Amino acid sequence: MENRTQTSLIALRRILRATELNARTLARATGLTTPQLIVLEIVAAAGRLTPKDIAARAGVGQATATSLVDKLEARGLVTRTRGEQDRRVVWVAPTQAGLEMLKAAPDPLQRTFSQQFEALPDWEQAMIVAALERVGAMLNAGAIDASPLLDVGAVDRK
Amino acid sequence: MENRTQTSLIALRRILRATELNARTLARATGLTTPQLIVLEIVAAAGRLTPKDIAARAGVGQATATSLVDKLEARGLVTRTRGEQDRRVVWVAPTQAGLEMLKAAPDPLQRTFSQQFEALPDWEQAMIVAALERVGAMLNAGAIDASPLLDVGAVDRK
DNA sequence: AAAATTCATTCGCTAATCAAATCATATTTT
DNA sequence: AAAATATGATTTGATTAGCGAATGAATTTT
Repeated sequence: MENRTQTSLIALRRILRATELNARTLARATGLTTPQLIVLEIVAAAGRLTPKDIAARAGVGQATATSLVDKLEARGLVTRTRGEQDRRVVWVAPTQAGLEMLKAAPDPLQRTFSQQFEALPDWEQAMIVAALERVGAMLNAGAIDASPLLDVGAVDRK
Repeated sequence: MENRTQTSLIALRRILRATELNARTLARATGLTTPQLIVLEIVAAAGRLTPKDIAARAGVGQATATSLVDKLEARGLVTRTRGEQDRRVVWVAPTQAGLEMLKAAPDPLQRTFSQQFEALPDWEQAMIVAALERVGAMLNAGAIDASPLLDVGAVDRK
């Protein structure tokens, strides 16, 4: 593998690791677990969402989404309401308390990043945006082709 | 928040998400879970390690490390050996089977990324490396980061 | 109207994770 | 040397996450 590829991968892992650590810290600060916090953020960002959409956006199964919403509802951070026209759907929406919790626990990673990013010269901002998008596209491309292959060639399934 | 900041954050999240999906796929392919795979990689990279060090590098508690090692040992992927001079410590080392599993399950994310990255024109490679390193530095600015996983081909969890 | 579909939830199960307690071995103090 | 302290691994007990399959309710298609 080429040297620069290696360097990119290391940089990428450092980014991932920083994000991960941040998520844990943040979760601890709010008293929620990371997945719960993610769901709360997703719901707050969207205004209201169905469990199905929450599952899709959070990348978990529907059953898991339901149980996470359970926890949040029990803590009074979100509400459930049956759909009006389609009564199969359930609308999950943040409560005032839920919104305040998100405000009270501003994501430190995001804050640090934003501050520093906005202080960069214009050309560097542009470069970073372009590079991040490029990398994201590259990774997503791989995820799509790779998965079907891997399911077949399982190595040591029990 | 500025528009470009927002765009960067979205791109970042997309990268994160791709990585998460990749971890799950990989875990499925090997029959191991992501944390188990991480531990195996850490151990293989170090040659041999104590549970305490595994815990530190994987960023989990000692108890968790023990239970993960249990799983790997049960599958014959690592061995436990009591320390010679200090019999309190336990050395965890990969077996041949463990090493082979790592070889047989190359990280698809890494592979795809590498392939695509190496196909890029020189200037773009340079740009991406610079941008990723910049972002990593920015994110790590706040937290003191031990980043123990970096040298390993870790998959990263969510 | 019957069949198929769609959504949410429940159920049974496995894994991850932590904190506290426990056990064995070293090291330090008295 | 004996007692106290420290260290490392493990066990125990509990919670949370997560999945797939089954269930139930409501809607759409045939």
